[in-house]
Amino acid sequence: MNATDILKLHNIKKTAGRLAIINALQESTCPLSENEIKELMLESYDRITFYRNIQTLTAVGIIHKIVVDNTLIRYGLNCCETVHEHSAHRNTHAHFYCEQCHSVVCLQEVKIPEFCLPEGFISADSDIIIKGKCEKCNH
Amino acid sequence: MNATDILKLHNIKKTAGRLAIINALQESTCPLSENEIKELMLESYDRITFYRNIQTLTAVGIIHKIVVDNTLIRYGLNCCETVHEHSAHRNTHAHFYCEQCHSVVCLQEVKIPEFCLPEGFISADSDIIIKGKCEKCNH
DNA sequence: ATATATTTGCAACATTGTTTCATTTGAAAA
DNA sequence: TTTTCAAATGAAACAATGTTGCAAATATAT
Repeated sequence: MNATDILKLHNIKKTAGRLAIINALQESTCPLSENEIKELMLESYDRITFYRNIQTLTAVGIIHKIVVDNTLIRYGLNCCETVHEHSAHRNTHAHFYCEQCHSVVCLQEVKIPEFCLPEGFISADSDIIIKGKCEKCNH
Repeated sequence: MNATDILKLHNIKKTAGRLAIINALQESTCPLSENEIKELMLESYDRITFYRNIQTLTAVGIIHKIVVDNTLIRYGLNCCETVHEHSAHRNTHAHFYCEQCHSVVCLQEVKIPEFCLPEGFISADSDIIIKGKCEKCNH
């Protein structure tokens, strides 16, 4: 699905900045950092607008933010098939962070389980970050 | 165990800043933010030294850092019994973040499972953050 | 008590994220 | 097509967060 249609589907305005972010993420097989997206956006990148668009795109469920560490953040495009799940703001899968090449991979196969919580606690969403060595780095 | 002994056990120097951080965390039942620790440290707080000590204390396994979001970080004291596990830098339990009162709770009972990863991926450590409403906020 | 490696605290800087507000623009209606 | 208006942009200014170099101070072992 192209960027224009994705925006239309979520009822938010089609703007240069948003299209550029979505296109950048579509060009990649894995989630990207702000700087990586910035490189791909070329002249259409503006830092303030970027933050605001990331906010909006996350809020409507077009992308998701992966916080590996406070100084290590990635943004990933949601699959169109899972749009409805995401618009309910629930993570569906775990993320993998490779400590060697610093890439982040969406592990679509590794689903978020229901955790058994102590009495009184109610879960709305969970983040799972698995750290280690990715397939490419395991020679 | 008191702060002095904890430092000695891990073979790092006993300094005012480190003792103050450990004491602050021992006064609390749950992990604290930098500002919360700062309040408890009083005049012995220095921002740069704080960051460096957090680094050191984390590296030797006295405390652990919980990154709920890039702008929402907590530091928790490790239990002495689990010191050996922690010095191997492996998380043992999941963390809960209450979206209402913004507190973080160590869910000692909720152990980190072994995730079934795709071919080629090797896990060294995992972070699990469960978000929702804590017992206190569920009236 | 002394020696020495570690730690501290300051200055200065770099990065990251937010708010306000005037201007521009997308998209719907006339 | 032109008009209209809420939404989005981008600049300035700020706030918070995190890092590095370096001289002075200090914890521990001898």
